[in-house]
Amino acid sequence: MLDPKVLRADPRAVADNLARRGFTFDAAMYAELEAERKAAQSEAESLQAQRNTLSKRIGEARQQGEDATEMMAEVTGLGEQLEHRQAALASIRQRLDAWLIGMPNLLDPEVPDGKDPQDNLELRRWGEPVEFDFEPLDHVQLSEHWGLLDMRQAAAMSGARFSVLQGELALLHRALTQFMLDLHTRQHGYEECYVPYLVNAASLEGTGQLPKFRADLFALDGEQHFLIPTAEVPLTNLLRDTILEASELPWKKIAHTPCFRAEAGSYGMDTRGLIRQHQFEKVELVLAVHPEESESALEELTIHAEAVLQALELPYRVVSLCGGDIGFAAARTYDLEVWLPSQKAYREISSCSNFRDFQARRIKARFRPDQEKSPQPVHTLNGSGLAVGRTLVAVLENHQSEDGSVQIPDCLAPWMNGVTRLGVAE
RNA sequence: GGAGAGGUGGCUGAGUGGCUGAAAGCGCUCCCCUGCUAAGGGAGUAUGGGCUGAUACCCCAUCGAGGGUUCGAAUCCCUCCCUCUCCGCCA
Repeated sequence: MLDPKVLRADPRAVADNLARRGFTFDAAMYAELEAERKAAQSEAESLQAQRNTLSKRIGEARQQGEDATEMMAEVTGLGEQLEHRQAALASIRQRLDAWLIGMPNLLDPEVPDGKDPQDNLELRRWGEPVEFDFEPLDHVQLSEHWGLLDMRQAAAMSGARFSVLQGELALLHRALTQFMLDLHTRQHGYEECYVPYLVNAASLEGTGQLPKFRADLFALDGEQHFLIPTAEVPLTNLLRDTILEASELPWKKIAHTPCFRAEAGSYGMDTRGLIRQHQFEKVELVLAVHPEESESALEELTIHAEAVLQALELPYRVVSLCGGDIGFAAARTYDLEVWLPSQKAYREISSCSNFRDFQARRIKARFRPDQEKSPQPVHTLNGSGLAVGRTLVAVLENHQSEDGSVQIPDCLAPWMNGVTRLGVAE
């Protein structure tokens, strides 16, 4: 949620900023509604003040055995006026709130201009895409050949965009997860959390998935609960209605969870293999930091995610998302894109964002700058560290050999139970 | 799922219609006293909003959430949520 004070102070600037996203904000209309709210609120509050004073005097008069009939008549009249004013105020408030909750975050000035992924700005590359002296297979060909991936049974029991991993492929999938968790907890200072996979609507509103992106979510029991689309939701909501001491910042959490996405609107997109599934695993990093620290925290967070790709020896690039491609709640986002030989393209494997105070305002996550000062919103950030399914795909495709086997990166050894190559005939 | 008990400030906990945004204690901050330590004395200590140059004053709201009764609700009534105890079921 945007800071209402910023909106009131300079609605024009807000409109200009949001236009870079392709979002239209009617500043004049907003200013008008805001003026109405102000008037209605002042009137309602002064009526309440009068009522409170009179009621108090009635009490005092009664206690001294005096007659209070006249004052009571007066206050009854006040009550009716008050009711009208309050009803008016409530309806204006409701309209303003609905408006505010549907507005995306302001873009950081550094965000490149543009309308789609074509316009994203490449910041750097790491590693060289492998030049195979044979035609590389894609991850489906590799793993189905070994009998370790069963898309057919997954489709039979659940439908499209589900998968069944077996044997050493499932082991590799688990090893990747463990590796990521240990790397980030031991070397990057994140605290591991186990969190609910079902959350309520308020939590999703807090992080920005609702109300606008309902179609991307799976709902249960009449929308009492939703399956989480990312661990960002439960992790960030740990800070709801919380005031942290300055000494508790930076606040760094990590969780490994399944993620569920309806993938509405992506029909025909990435239909093959494990790239785009309704259910996938992800290791998610979430931070809450001092507002002055959030820019540097985004750089650091991105480096933490990159560390996973580097350890796995996977070539990738970092792109800064343009105004038209960046998410609703983010002020700035870096995507990590891993090289996929089968597609001869870089594909998203992690997304690291600075939300500044946008989510913090929605969930009332604050910190106390120092004793005496009143609390103010923290800045939140999150990033995938990484999407496990896509990492599995990248490992298979980048580390394959001509015989269809795959070399397992050394860093996974502690979890691979002695397996160093996949797809080797026993 | 059934029965019962509860949800009050950073914490414990009083408070059954007005003088309670809230006693008392603990914690915390500042000051005084004190060779050190310990003990003692005093003051302060919620959040959001409005107003404002102001994180000063003043005003409004908030005692789980929402609604109702009343001139007036932490206190009475209704609905919902959550916690605890016992029973049932269960990994």
